[in-house]
Amino acid sequence: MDTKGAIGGTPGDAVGFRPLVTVDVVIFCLRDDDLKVLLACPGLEGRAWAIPGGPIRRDEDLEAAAIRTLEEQAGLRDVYLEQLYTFGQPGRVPGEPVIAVVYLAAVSAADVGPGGVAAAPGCGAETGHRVRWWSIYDLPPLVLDHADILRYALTRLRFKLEYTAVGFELLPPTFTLSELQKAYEIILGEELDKRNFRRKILAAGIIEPTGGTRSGEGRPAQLYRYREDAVAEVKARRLFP
Amino acid sequence: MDTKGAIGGTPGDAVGFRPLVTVDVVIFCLRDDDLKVLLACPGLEGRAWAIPGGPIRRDEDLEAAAIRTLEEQAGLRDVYLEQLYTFGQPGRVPGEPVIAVVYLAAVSAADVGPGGVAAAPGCGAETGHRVRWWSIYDLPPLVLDHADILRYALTRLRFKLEYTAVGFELLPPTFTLSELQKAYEIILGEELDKRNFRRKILAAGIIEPTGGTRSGEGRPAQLYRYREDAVAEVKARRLFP
DNA sequence: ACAAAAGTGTTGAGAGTACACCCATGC
DNA sequence: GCATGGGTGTACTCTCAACACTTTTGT
Repeated sequence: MDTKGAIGGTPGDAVGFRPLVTVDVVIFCLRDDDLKVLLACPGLEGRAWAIPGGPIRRDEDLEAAAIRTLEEQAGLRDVYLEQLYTFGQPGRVPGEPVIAVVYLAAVSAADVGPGGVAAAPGCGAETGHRVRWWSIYDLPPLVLDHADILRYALTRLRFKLEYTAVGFELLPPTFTLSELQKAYEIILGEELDKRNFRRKILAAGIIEPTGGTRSGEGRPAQLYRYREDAVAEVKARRLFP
Repeated sequence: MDTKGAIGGTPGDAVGFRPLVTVDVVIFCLRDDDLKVLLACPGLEGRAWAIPGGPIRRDEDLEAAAIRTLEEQAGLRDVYLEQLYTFGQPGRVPGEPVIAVVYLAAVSAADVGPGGVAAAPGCGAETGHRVRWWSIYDLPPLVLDHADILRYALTRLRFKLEYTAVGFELLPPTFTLSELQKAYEIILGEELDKRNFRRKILAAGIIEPTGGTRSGEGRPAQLYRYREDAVAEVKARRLFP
């Protein structure tokens, strides 16, 4: 028992085991009427895919490592990012223990090139990584415990969708109410009533009309934008009074 | 750029920086009509106090490390435990980077000895650690970024109190409705209406009368217990329909 | 009998939910 | 003119919040 002096993790006297720590980033995006995650194929372990990420570097913030992963492996920057969970079961990686600090990112399809991942220095083929968007509802075989991690990430995304404004991170800067509703339906996996949806979202005051319209097939739709100044988090319903 | 082969944190080829990783546990308890946290005085850095914890060991699950901390430093076992957040700013500890995986624990005053921490092997004076309960609303000087961590832990506890059953973890196995209401008031920091509270909590069906009563000053009160089989988490209020 | 805490109902307001038709445009 | 998606209102139910007095016990 060498807990002596170890309280609080002060550095001088604590000489603990030093594990490998990776930061992995689950990147969500709405494309083709589907919720997608970006996965990388490491070319190892058969044909299994993996959540993008890698070991942290010395003197690198965890969040900085996530931002670096987004840029290097996906060519993305300035995206919504939050810490999801830290996985550290000793058996999650065969061989030595690896601790994975997992982040959740949400990007708009507008920030991603039409072919898939945005063309950016260091992304895709340049570093020998193949990355590709997969439907969260139809995933390939995954490395290690990454299937569990994705399941948890989806649960969290759905949950936060209901009381925060994460949803807007997955949409382009301007959007129609139908597009917004569609996004919610895809993520939540259920249909919503059009009139109630519009009434409630307008009453919440978190979006405003841009004044523009978008023409498609049928009547042109009003465009809206997310109001950055709006209060993005709403009080949860109390189980108790 | 050595991201090659590092995706997903596979062990063989990834040779990253190995930081020191600690697991720290914020332990909440309701005592003396106040919400308390257990803090340890490392006897270093002047008179600053610290959240109990320490470096993880090889082949030790993160949660196992938290459970070990609870037992060794607080003499507690079988308590409510959840992962709170992982802190990894390089500057949070002077000297080398230390990553802190922080857990939140909630214990009933009944599980703690009347004097303070339960008498258990390895706790308290035996290991040279002084530990003591402090009011979360009136904290001593704290080591490193531990004040931030505690602030975040309180926010999370309050938030979860509203849509999960964490509250019961802070109460003894049986309790009166007045005690339950008092607990909520202390944690949320606001007064609640007695009739509305009782109606709602009984309607939720998550507690049941034990049949016993408790006599004090005035009319004896019905005792209730938490129903383990009850659905403990309730759907959050949707911002959107 | 009185102090002290336990227990108990009603009402008005606001939010949630279910539901069907007309409107503006492109072809 | 018709196909296509955009846009709108109402009635019912349920939940929430505000509010004060009676009951049971110990002293």
